[in-house]
Amino acid sequence: MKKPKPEKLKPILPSGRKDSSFFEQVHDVARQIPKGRVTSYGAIAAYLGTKMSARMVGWAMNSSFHAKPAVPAHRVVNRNGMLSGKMHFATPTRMEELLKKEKIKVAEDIIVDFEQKFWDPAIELSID
DNA sequence: TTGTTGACCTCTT
DNA sequence: CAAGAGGCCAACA
Repeated sequence: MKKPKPEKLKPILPSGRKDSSFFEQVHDVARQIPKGRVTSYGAIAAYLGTKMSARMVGWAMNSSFHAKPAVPAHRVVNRNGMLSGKMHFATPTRMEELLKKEKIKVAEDIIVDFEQKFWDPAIELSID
């Protein structure tokens, strides 16, 4: 039997922005990440309904630096909790420093207790 | 304008 | 269990 396909999650964004591009939503979700919390590209992608487009989430982050208000890209890491995009920050240690300021422990460029600090938009934002 | 790359994730062999 | 390929959308050359 084929594996059950996950239903497409509908983006529960506030103001119904018609021209909400993929990355626009990513920016919004990323900005909604509470302090001291972290999320993964896949979580955001899944929240938007397309978990396969996780790559775009990271790409959107690239634009996040230019986006305003600034998007806390440092709170977004890969599925392994590793600071994959730290190298893209102003400095490769900037992301880690920012996370440490958020009381988030980071070791070996990996977030400690990632699951504990994990913030799932598909759930948190679904609570309304 | 077309082709390739990119801060990833999931499935298949 | 491990490794490889596929797939999404957008920007850059």
